[in-house]
Amino acid sequence: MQTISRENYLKAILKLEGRADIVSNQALADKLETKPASVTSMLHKLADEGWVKHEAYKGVQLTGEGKGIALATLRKHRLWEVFLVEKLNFGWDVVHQWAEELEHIGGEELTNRLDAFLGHPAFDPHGDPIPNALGKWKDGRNLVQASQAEPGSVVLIKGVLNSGEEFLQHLNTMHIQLGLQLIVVQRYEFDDGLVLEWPDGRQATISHETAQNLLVEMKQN
Amino acid sequence: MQTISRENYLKAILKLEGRADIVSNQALADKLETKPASVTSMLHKLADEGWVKHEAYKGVQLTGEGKGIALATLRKHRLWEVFLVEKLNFGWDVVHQWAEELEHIGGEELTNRLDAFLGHPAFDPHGDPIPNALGKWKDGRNLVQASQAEPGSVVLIKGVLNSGEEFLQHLNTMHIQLGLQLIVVQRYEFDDGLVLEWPDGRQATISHETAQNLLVEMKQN
DNA sequence: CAATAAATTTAGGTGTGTCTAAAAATATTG
DNA sequence: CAATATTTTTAGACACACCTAAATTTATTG
Repeated sequence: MQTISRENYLKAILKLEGRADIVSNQALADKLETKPASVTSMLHKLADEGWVKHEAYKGVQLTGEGKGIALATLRKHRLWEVFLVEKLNFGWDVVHQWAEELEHIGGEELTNRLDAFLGHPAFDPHGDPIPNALGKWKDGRNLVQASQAEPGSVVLIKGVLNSGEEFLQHLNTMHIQLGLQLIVVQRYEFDDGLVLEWPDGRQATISHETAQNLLVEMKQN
Repeated sequence: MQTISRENYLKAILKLEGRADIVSNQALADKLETKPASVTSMLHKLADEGWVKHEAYKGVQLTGEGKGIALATLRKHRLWEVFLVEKLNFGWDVVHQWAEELEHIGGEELTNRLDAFLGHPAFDPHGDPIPNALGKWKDGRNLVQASQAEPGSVVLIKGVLNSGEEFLQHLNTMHIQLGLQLIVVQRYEFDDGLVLEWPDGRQATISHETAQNLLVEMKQN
């Protein structure tokens, strides 16, 4: 039996709060790959700790303290991902699971030292912003899904909406990576797929779904 | 309830095998701070996995596979300790507990990358040798307990026999650290305490117990 | 070598996070 | 707005590592 940590519950609630105002047990169960009954049970414990507010049948919300723990965990996760990629030279596709374990180790002091060692990175290897020691981040970037880019525009790859191993490996085979500059050559009518041009002049097509999961900065039009 | 991992059991058996040929449940229970009944129960599971040979009432022994896992875990533990001290600038007195958690993360690939990143260190921050990827180490050093050093001899601090936080912090207050060169000035008759002289000429006394837990290389006599 | 002491194992129980199935509450829809 | 569908909760079990206490085996000693 794979047991899910309290911190992972809090992190999942944090992420779901970003999208919908109320977080349902169903959504949590799906995200954490567990059963609604288990979610209910754990929410009671989190509420007892004062980390969430939970009203029966009404959904769940992080308290200030709960959000703090969730953000600290997210920070640790993303810092460790930077470590694994920048220092140990792993690919962005393989670091998530290790970071999922590393994020539970040590407290603020360890995290802050790691942060300093890494040079206070602002983004993780998937382009996600890293909260600072106070749980804040400033994301000055104005990113859009690649699927929104008009033909003729030049874009910079800055993030992904899907950090799953499978998707990232697909990007690897396409030679798509963070920082890459691409030209959107054409959009297909029938399936919304995009034809892209690489700096070396090579062209290739990505599906609409792939484009939806790619976050880009518009460089020029 | 603090649960003890299988790897920690194997590591503990490995260390106890170094001292006595048979490893008793009692010794394991003491080292792991648990109860003999819990040890018996876990030994059955380890035996089922094929990691130890356990004959009821007769003690336990690592199998080849078990020893491999124990050595790999020890390797990871010590490499992470090097990381925490060398890269994150923590003191040798605080890194053990974190390494105790870090050692369970990732497999060979992660460990080997960490090893390479750290420059293939041969010893951890407490002077303990780090097994290589094959579980071997060569310790060309000929270390003795500082308590054995004769007055007049010059010694180099190379290790400790007690890596507990308390003892290491005691060494910190005495300004004793790995690599330090000391002169053994005098031994007290009545309690076997040692008077040492630091490079700056300062002298201080350490107890016999402290000297027993300090491993030194004899530099000259 | 029998009596006693010590170590080990077994028996039975606890706490925690999970599960399935049934009951209860809320949402949806004809 | 009543019937139906969906979501959530409760009830009851299971797995796991732990515990205490009792039974068993091994070791020590007079």
